Amino acid sequence: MARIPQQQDQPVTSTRTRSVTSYDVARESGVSQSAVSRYFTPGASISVRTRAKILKAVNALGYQPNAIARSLITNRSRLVAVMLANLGFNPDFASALSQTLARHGLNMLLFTLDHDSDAEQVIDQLWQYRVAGVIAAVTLAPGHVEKLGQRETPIVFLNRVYDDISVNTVCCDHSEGERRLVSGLWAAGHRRLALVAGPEDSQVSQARVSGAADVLRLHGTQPIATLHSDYSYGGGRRAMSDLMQLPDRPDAVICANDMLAIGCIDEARHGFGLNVPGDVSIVGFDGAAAGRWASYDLATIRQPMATMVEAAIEMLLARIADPALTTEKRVFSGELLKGSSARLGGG
Amino acid sequence: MARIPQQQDQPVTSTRTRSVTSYDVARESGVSQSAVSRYFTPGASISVRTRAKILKAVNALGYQPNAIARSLITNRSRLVAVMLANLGFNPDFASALSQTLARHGLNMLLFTLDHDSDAEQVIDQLWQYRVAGVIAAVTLAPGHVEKLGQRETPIVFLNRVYDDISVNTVCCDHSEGERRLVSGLWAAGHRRLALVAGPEDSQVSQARVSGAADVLRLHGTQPIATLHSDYSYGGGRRAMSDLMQLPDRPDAVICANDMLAIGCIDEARHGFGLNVPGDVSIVGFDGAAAGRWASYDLATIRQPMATMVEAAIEMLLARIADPALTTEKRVFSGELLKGSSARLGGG
DNA sequence: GAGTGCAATGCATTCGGATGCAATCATAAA
DNA sequence: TTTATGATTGCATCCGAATGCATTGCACTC
Repeated sequence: MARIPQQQDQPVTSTRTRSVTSYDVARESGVSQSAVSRYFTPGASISVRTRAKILKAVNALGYQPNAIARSLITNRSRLVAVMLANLGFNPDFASALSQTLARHGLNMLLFTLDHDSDAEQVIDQLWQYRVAGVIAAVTLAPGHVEKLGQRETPIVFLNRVYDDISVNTVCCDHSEGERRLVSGLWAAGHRRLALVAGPEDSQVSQARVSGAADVLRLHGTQPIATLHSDYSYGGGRRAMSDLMQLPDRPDAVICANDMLAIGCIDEARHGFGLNVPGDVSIVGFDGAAAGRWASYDLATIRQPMATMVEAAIEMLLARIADPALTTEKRVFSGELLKGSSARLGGG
Repeated sequence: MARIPQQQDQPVTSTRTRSVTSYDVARESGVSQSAVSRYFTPGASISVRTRAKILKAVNALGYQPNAIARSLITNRSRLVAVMLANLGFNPDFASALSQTLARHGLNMLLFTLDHDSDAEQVIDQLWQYRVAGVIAAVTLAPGHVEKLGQRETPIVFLNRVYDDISVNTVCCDHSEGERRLVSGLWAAGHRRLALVAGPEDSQVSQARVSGAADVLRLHGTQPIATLHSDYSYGGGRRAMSDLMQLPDRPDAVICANDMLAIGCIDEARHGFGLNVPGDVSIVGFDGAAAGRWASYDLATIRQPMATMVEAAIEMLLARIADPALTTEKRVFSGELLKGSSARLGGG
């Protein structure tokens, strides 16, 4: 076939290749468009003969069903929206979610939010795509959750808990984990414990801090200081620096996450020339990869991330399959990692 | 209005709330559906009066245009597919891409690939969604690039270069950056330099390594050893350990990225009790956040990530607007960070 | 007042696959 | 051979917004 030279002054956009549709496949294989559709619908009634004819045509033409047309008619896509906080963007979660969703044949629409104000907009956007569900590792206002509910969009929260509304949640037992850490510190003889919390409105931070406070209360005491910070390395360094200005320096610092703890360790060592854990014990929470590095070897609680992600997606799939399902909370225990950044006693 | 109690045994799915459509808005505001559509089409011809009426109805009904129906007719969505390598998943890039895309009114469909074999599948998937474009921070086989081209899906590569096919690329000048680093090492008197490269098939690694080799060749010498590793902390530690078994230990180690360099530093210090940079200088490449931590203070090249991401998206948008545009490569220089993990001399 | 040009508007159609329904077919039972 | 039963199949319609085209409305000119 001779190649007709394209005229350069014609708009190229208008010459767009028409994509192969189910009608093309139907024509090619001598069946109806419905049959082609059924070929791609699991569980639809279709004979082996027809199936074979369609398969042949599909391969010959390189047909790919148009997900958009499908979504239009079914009013649901195969997209799952993932909402992550921009600060404290947890790459491990993002990566694990992407892979696990892919394994289940779902695609991931990623939204990172800065403020609560973004949430409104993001919720509108994901509604526009008729996402099959939402996995949220951010705190949403109850109004926002309700909005999703009205639109019958299943949602599963990661590491968020709501007392007043019933939602699906997969969570690490922050409070319990923190209690184990702090009990260990206490058993090792630490008595002047300081807390470096996350942002004031962070649920996760609150849960962890309250776990720590519980243990101290049990022993008839309380933290000698509680600072708030963002979940960052720099925040950790500043917090540690502030703690070191106290007349009565802490002998242990309990951080709301690993990043803060790493900042604290560096500030203690490089800012104040202290020995960790000789002069001060430092513990974190999360099980971040960097915490395992030899320079830190952080004592922390490792969240069972892969398990949590898997559970969240399972839960979401169940809700997608049957939106009438009752809500459920699944709480997983973390694993205590006895790193050398803290002296831990007891069991 | 009285609430009619829902019967529990009725399938909830069938009672799905019908979503508000442009027809509803049209009826409510007394105009045609076309007008409503034009209201949401930038640059469409529509009077102020009509605009006001529609706006009122939109607010009253809480209307959101259905992105799926729009995509079906326009044959293009507002989704941009982002392809990242699963190993060496760069969270900074992911986060920056998500935010920058959002600023441009685009949504991000995230794909993480393990092997080249995943690419085929991913390309089919993103085609199903008729994505507006692709940003790829992975190496694709030329055949895959061609497939995207046939489907007229614009693609911009991040940190990948192709010699034989013409594609849009935004790239950090790896070779030039590495040359600066290695020149600095040479000027400081290092003569026994070892290379810790990334995976053999990593383009980025190759570019960096070749930059280093160039400088050494200029001085009439060559690396005393070149090891390959994955882009991981553990890989860095193993590589350093191997290097230390050499009869003639290196006095400087050049790593293909920061994560490897961090692993090397830790192995040198904690595995062999060496002083860095006293006994051995170690340099990385990337400008990863962890490299800036006080425990490492890595000498490295910082890629201008935000700039690169912005440029990539700009380029993509331009191609979306006019697919006939010629391809372009944009190469940005990195910034030399003179951390204390290496003795660097010269300018 | 007729004529010109342009903005605004609505009609009708289109995108591509899913699905209810009725028709058809194959198979087994009577 | 006839009938019953269930599996296949195709027809027609639907999803919701975009857009070419024709029409209408308006402002302005001669």
